[in-house]
Amino acid sequence: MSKIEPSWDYYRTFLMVLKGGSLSAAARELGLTQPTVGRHVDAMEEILGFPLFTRSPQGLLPTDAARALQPYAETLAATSAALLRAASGQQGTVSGTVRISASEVIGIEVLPPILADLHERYPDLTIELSASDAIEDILRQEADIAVRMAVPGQDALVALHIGPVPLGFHAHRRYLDRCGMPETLADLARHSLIGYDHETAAIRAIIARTPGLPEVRFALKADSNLAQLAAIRAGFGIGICQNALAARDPNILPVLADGFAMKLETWLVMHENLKTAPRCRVVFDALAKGLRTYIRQP
Amino acid sequence: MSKIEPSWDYYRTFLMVLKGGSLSAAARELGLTQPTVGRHVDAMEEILGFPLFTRSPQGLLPTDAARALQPYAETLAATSAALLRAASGQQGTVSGTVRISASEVIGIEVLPPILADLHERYPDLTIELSASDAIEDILRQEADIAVRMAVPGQDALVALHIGPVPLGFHAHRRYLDRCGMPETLADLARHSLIGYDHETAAIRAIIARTPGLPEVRFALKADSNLAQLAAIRAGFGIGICQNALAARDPNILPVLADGFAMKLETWLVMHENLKTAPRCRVVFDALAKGLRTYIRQP
DNA sequence: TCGTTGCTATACTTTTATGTATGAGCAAGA
DNA sequence: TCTTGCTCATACATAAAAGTATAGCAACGA
Repeated sequence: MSKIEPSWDYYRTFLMVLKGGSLSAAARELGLTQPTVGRHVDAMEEILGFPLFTRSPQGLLPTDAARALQPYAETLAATSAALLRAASGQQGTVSGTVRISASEVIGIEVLPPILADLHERYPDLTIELSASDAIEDILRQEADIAVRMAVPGQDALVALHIGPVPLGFHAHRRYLDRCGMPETLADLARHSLIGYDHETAAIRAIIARTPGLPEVRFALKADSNLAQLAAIRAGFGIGICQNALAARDPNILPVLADGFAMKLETWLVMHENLKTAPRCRVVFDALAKGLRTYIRQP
Repeated sequence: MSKIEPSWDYYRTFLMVLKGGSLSAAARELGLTQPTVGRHVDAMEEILGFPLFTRSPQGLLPTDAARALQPYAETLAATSAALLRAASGQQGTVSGTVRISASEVIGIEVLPPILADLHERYPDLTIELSASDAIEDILRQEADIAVRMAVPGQDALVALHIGPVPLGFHAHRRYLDRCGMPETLADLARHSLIGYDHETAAIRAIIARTPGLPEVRFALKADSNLAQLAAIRAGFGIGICQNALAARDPNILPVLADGFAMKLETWLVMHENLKTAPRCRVVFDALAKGLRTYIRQP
């Protein structure tokens, strides 16, 4: 009966072995050596009383038990990262690291100038930008601040409604010169359409809200909204993108602007614990101002 | 510029120093020695770059920065405890530890027979019962399963509605023989009343829902519902308690049962991650069955 | 088939962390 | 005033963890 609690460092090592797939990979990642990592795993198995991995010359295969423990280890890693970010901003001045989570399109097309301006005003601020459509959990503080396109749950969160981001069909002038401008939704069926590869919950919601959308076959399927935007810009065909992004390029023209309109409600979300942290307040305010300016433009 | 991440063990030590108030107390708690704990704190301060405590011969006083980091350390501690509980149930059979959070009254008056029966059926199961009116966060997995008297938020939780627990005024026969049985709500003003010390959100909600409640002065104030119950049983006066608890003692009689009725909606809550864990399923089902039986009795 | 490259496991050495013992400072109580 | 009990800090010895080097095994490609 081993009643000794394992070293918390074992959890970190355990997680890296899970993610790296081998003792050696985890050792490289952690700045340790392979025997040390192996010893950590051995010790953890000894204390828990069951094996975590099946060893092989190709690496370590996690057992079901190890997989069951992975989410806990992930939470530990996220929390200690959040602790370090919080510590980075404890110097009184606006300094330290703030991690922002946003969608690919927002993170790459919209945020950079806002962040550049912000960094000019606060040079001691380090920004971690996670531009990914995989949502990071604000409650678990995987990120400090998130730009969300859905109404956030109201648990221990500071949520600010930014407003609607208007979307619409767009195409490059070159494409429209070649293939003509559709007049009705039904016309779309005769065009090169750029769309999604897999139906997500967000997409199903859009389809449900939009009557008269014809049964279409996409000529280009991409789950990445960024790739869809790039395809529109390259003149591949007609696709949906944010109006404000399209308007930046005079050669990108709206298509069926009257017959089809959509908007994405945008929220800025922050963990309640952080609302007194100067580094987060500053970023939150800058994002709110920048995003509001962005959605107001034609 | 120290880019080394601190040992996660430092966070555990840091938290114990915060809670214990001294290096020595933390050392005792952790099974380490005072110099070791001091070295951990020194190392952490060195890496973070700012002091966490001001030393004195009476102990260590946390700085504001240390206090800002405390919630993160608490989360780490709660998560690693949850990890260990999860690990304790990975042996295939129903075994390991399950932590239950419930109010004082439920935890002490209602749960024990349910848990005794459960433990008879599953002797390898260890139950941690946190009988406290301070709610433990299920999302953060401070507890595995909770009995809640409020509608739970719906984020990543398994919530089962148990039903209403009826409440009412009660008093001991001895008291009523001496002071008479009140006939109306207004009569209560002339009696020895047992009530709360501080207004909580739950109490304010009850007051708002109950018109005609006279302005009363309590003869005994106790925030602990358990203490109120004990006072009722001791014949101190008239107080509110769960009808089913009062009915256990033939000498405890309902007062104004017609004029005043209240119920507490009861829920059983579990983290979604745990719904496949056998040890938690078993406890969850047993609690659901036992609590439903409890609220159905006269 | 043979060499290369990845992996783990083990023996050995060195470094690092921990424990032990002790001194000094402060506060409360006889 | 002088204990007693608590604290933290320091010096030193020891135990524990890390790194180093190497051997063995499986897979891949020439």
